[in-house]
Amino acid sequence: MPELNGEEQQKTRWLDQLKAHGYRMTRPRQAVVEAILGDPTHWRPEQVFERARRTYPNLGLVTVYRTLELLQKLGLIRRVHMERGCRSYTLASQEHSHQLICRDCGRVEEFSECDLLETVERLAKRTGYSIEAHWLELLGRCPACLVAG
Amino acid sequence: MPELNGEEQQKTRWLDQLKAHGYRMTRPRQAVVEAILGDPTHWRPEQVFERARRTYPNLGLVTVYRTLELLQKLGLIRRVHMERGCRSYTLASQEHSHQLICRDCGRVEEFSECDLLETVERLAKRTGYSIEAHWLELLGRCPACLVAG
DNA sequence: ACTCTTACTGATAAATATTTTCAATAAAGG
DNA sequence: CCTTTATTGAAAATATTTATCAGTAAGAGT
Ligand SMILES: [Mn+2]
Ligand SMILES: [Mn+2]
Ligand SMILES: [Zn+2]
Ligand SMILES: [Zn+2]
Repeated sequence: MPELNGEEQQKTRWLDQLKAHGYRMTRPRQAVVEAILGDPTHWRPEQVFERARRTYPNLGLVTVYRTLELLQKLGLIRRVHMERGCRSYTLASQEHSHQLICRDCGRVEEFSECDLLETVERLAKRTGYSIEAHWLELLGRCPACLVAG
Repeated sequence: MPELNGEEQQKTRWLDQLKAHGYRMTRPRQAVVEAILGDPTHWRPEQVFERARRTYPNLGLVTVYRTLELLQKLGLIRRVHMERGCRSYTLASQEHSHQLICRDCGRVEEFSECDLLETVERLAKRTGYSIEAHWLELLGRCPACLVAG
């Protein structure tokens, strides 16, 4: 049997997710998904729009916004906040995970470790807060950008 | 000698900082500073504008944006990103610190502990990234909001 | 296939949010 | 005071995000 490449597999998985949640599989949504799948960086709605329009020229920008928000609600992508530009999204394969982002090229590495439990508990005790969530992003340079100078 | 309360002290310190960096001490800037000092929450430019205008009605919104950015560059305040609204600022007394934010009332607790060094080093080794900075926010409910329900 | 329902779409407008420009003003130093 | 020039606010220009709405097409049922 012919083996699907990772990207195709992932696409199928995403479309299944949509179906599983009662959403319809439409051309515009497919175009958005295709535009972002397999891209190890993060993208702003405008960029997604540009790329997705190449496969589906009639696409509207609003639909990009809506689709990105939808995919995020399904947990397939996650929003990241950058120094410049707070609405970027990136692939999110893990349930709980964080991002290590290259400031030069935007490349994102996902990771799930975060030794915050101790800190969180200590803080909760000290402040009386109930701590419900944490946001963590690491910023730096990827290997490729490091050698590039 | 009469003791200054914390807020007055802090105001003096801020104005000194401005002077020390060659910036002028102007009425509009003072108004902005007064509007945010002593407030343990976080504020959006528009809110600062509203409050500062009460002591200096002629204030322009642009100046609020500019002043907040300036204070941030001086390290006196820090930007925080919320689920809704990515441009909020909060007091920052420590050089390196993070925020624990109440989702209900916006109250912010500053803290400087973060046991991320291990994780960071491990990740750097694994990914080849040079990790230069991290961004961390804890979200939850403050004691007051917890009892309020 | 064909029909029906309605989720989904894109165009448009509206609402927000941010940045740029620029002539007038006032802070700070002499 | 006087001079210099950093700073200001109004206004315009951009940029970003959300709300409306009539038309369209996905998917379920036949
Ligand atoms: Mn975590
Ligand atoms: Mn943000
Ligand atoms: Zn890179
Ligand atoms: Zn609270």
